[in-house]
Amino acid sequence: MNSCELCIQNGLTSLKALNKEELESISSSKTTLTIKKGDTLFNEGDSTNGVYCIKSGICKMTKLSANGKDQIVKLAQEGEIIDKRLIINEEVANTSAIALEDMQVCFIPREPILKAFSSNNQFSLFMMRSICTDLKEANEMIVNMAQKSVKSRLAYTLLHLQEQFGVDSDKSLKINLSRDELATMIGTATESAIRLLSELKKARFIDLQGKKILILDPQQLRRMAD
Amino acid sequence: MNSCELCIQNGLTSLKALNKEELESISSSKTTLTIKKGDTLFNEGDSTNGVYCIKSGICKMTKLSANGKDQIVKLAQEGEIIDKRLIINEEVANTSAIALEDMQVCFIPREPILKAFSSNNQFSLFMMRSICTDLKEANEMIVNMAQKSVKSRLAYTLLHLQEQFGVDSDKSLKINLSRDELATMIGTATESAIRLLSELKKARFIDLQGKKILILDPQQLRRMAD
DNA sequence: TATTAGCAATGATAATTATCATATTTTTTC
DNA sequence: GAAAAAATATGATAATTATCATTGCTAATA
Repeated sequence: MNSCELCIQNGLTSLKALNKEELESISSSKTTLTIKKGDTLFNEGDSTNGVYCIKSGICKMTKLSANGKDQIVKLAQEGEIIDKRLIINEEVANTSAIALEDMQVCFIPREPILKAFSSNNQFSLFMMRSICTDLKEANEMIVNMAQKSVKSRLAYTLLHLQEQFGVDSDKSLKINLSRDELATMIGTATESAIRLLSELKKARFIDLQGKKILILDPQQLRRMAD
Repeated sequence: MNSCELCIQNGLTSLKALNKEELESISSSKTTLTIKKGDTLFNEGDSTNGVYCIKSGICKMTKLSANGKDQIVKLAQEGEIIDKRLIINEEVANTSAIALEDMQVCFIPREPILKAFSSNNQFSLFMMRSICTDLKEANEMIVNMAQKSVKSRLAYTLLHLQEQFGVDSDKSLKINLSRDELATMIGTATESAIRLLSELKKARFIDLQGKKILILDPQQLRRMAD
């Protein structure tokens, strides 16, 4: 599969709207990159003349706070175009993107996408819809951050991670975040995150085996999340 | 001015991309409403077959948290289409919209907008750009909420309010929020917001005259916001 | 203008969360 | 596989923030 077929299968539904030529144009102008776990795809403030589309792997989108700490704003997975804003607003990147696993990503220059926008309205609409979904999720995150306690946010995040990325054969969360990264997601100190995880383990809501996190009692977690 | 000229002037730049017929189509299908201060334009969860565009006045966009508290997610002013998601995603409203001042708003049915999307690509692009700006702002808000103290958030918010809405002749903030609403914006208890405002007043960074808030030392506030 | 309701302010206290210190475990590197 | 480095864990304490209680102020209403 030389073209973008794989990504279309894996959720990048906006590409579905493209006809053969448009898809060919995008597919032929893209470059595929292999990124190692921990590597930076791009940094907040970088200016790019295109966007990245994830073929495989997961990356975290982080934003630097004025106090010097990072905040994970979103986790992106295969089939997603990250920082879609860069297609439309010719600005610098809003966030940094760092691989949480080994990844394959495609860099797609802005031009063929903009061209497809102007030739194919369905495609524009699909893309808009996708951005709107991002916005909706961001709004939810604002409410969570502003209104909920760290404990609630942790419970919410664990459930969310299980929902978004699923579990391994041993039922532990498929996605592998360090305690520090988890803390960076829920916006708290690493120690606080660790402490609360221990608490949840004591209460038998979750189990911890090294880095692995296992949700034992989703109902209780859901109650905590509210 | 019977048509949408006024809103185009006042910042709704996406409408600029429309030609005469498209604008006429939208303009003729819209209904103009007068809303009193405190009135609800729509509630989170309402399903509408169109969107509201603000002709005059300001409204708050709030989202209900699972714990029963409201969170102000955004303040919208003249020239803005609120909850733009509703044009594209045929879902229920993401937020509630409540007037902070007497308002005039236009209700625009989805159909003529979607039609304009398909006939005019520049319009789609402009709208996308606008949604992207919302997304960028939402991301910034996430970082603020997650990483900053209540004190920093208050300082940040005061500066932001001055920047977005300007000042009256007496140099006090033009926008009039109750202490409760301010607390709802920064995600804290009303008492905490009041206490911190008093603190800022003592430090001579701001002045309080009844409901009026006056920024005396923006530099210091900016330092606090970080 | 007296009355009442709602908002603003402040004190006292409790709960939450951050920070610093230090121990323990895991992972990496040579 | 031993040493070093990094990540995890936990205790002690301080800082922040929420909650409850009370008082004063403002403004709406009859």
